[in-house]
Amino acid sequence: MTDRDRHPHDPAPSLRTLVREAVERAWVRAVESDALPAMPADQAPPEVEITRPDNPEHGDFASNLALKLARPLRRSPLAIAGAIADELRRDPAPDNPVGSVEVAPPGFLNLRVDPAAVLRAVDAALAAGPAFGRVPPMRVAASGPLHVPASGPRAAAMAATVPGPGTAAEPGAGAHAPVPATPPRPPHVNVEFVSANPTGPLHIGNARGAFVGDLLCRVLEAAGQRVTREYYFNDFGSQVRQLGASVLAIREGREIPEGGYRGAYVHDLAAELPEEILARALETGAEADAFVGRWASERVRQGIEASLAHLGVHFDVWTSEGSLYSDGWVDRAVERLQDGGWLYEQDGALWFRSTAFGDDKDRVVRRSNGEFTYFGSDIGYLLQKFDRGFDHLVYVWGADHHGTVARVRNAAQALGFDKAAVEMLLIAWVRFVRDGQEVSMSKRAGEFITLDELLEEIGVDAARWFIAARGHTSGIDFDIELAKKQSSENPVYYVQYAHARISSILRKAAEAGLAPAEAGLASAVRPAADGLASALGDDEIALGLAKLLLRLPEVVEDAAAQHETQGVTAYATELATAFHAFYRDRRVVDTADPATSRARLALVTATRITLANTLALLGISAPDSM
RNA sequence: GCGCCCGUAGCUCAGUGGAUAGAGCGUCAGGUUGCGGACCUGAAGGUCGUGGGUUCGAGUCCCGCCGGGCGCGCCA
Repeated sequence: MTDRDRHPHDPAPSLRTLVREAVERAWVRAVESDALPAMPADQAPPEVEITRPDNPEHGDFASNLALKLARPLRRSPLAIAGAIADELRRDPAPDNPVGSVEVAPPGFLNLRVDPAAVLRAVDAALAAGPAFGRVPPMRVAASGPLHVPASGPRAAAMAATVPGPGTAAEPGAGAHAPVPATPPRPPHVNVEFVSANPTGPLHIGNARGAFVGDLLCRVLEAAGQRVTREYYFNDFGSQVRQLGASVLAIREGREIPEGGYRGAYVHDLAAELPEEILARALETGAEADAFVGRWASERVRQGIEASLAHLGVHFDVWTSEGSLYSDGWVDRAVERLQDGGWLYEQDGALWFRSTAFGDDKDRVVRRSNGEFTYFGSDIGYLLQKFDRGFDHLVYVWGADHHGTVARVRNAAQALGFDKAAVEMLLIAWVRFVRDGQEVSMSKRAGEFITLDELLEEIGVDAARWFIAARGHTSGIDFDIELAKKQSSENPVYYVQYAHARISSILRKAAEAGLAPAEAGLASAVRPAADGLASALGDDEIALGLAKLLLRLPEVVEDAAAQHETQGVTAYATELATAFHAFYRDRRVVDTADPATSRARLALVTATRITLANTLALLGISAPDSM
């Protein structure tokens, strides 16, 4: 991508992306100028990786490209690195942020960012405000790692091996070819999560899935994707009938039947059941349980929606399993599988040939009694979702559902969709412990801690952080007493404190006449970029803070690519720490030196924007005082 | 038995095949007559469960073993 492809209002690419593009250009030019041999035609060129080295002596960015090229090019890594470094130093692109290049044994390229580029980027962050950190959609598929792009610098480096007429011979052909780095429209992703059946209130076991799903959505949105948040629920069948039977029994003063639901909420429902509904239910005779069940489950569903709203989780679409049948999706899906020859009958049941796609066994779609299985619903739902135009489906499931992953993805393939477009995120279990004893979360037995109760004990912000800071694959032991005790020392408050502290500084600055009063907070203090440079450009401490806040777009890219948010919480902590250190070492509000003060206020304002945007990515509040 | 996930500092957890394995909490020792002390500086603390293998390089990839969780229905 070159400068002219970018528009001022597009999400800005990360510094790392600009650096990678510069290294790719340098590699291409090194091949074109015969400083480096081209890739052997039978080998795929390696991805250009740009990393942030741990050791600051290694610069702001580093690349192992020369190490990876050593074998295929049959040259020493140091020689390759030297050739790329030479071209990098000659790069004429105006948006090249690389200020200096070093080659370090065994062959690393260590890159330093030009301070002027840092200040330009901070200025852009100030201008972007709440949009800072948003990045363009990734040029590689979100699923599947690193497919080889059909064109671009790497292809050019390969094409140079077979110099056909008018391809690589043309100077800069690779770097300046009109490569569509972003698809014509952003990918539209459906994320289905929570999806607990409305037979009882959400308990704290559901909280992890709710947070993980919502966090993923926020991250994908920041990475330029369109996201639909979807909740799938069952509004018919035996569970709902059992709920109705339980409510009815209580209302009529009978014993709750075997296998019924017993929580306090069931008694509440019985008390709230309107006379009119009760009367109509009894008129239906044998269907009374189901009738009451439908009423009760809708009532419960509304309660779930309210609980989720307290978590800051809102769904765009609620889909009932029943609608997949009444709208004909299951029938159409079955027909399509029939046509493809993926179904067969045996023992009176209808089976899907999942083994044809590597599954352990074939799976029943319709039972011999004529009823469809849950899997049957899944198949109809797949067709419905793809028909709605989604490019990618994500299912956030409990880890106990891992056995059903293969069959659903296989069914997608059999229906003619790309299996890679169907992805399951398996959320590991949360074990709830109180006084060393595991607390069971059984709705039927009525012993569980509800989500609403949990939030009274520890706030939403602390709970969100707790989940976001952990990988979704690792099991968590959640000790309720410990969590209450630790909520007051949750790192989330450390980050929020930094934000509140900056807000306070900006208020002070406004009082001192150094910043526009109301702006102090919302809009930015923006001295001209050269003003920033003269006041901050030679200050390593200020520059260090600036470079750190400019990492947010990279954090967003990584989180979206990996579907993980631990990097976001770690980054938030790191940025807060860096700010506290800056605050210790540099006086921000200083009427004796207004020029420096204004430049530092701009930097601190940019830090505040970055902290706020990072917290927003996590769905956590950014208070101005606390 | 077969399959999937997990095992990293006292605790809770990070760590896209790269350079000296990190953070928070806890512990210990320090720090403020200036913009918020819910802060800052430093220290101690690790055979990355274990044994092999792959390679220039392995906490990371492959195989075996040990320990923990989950799954293996014409249940949902």
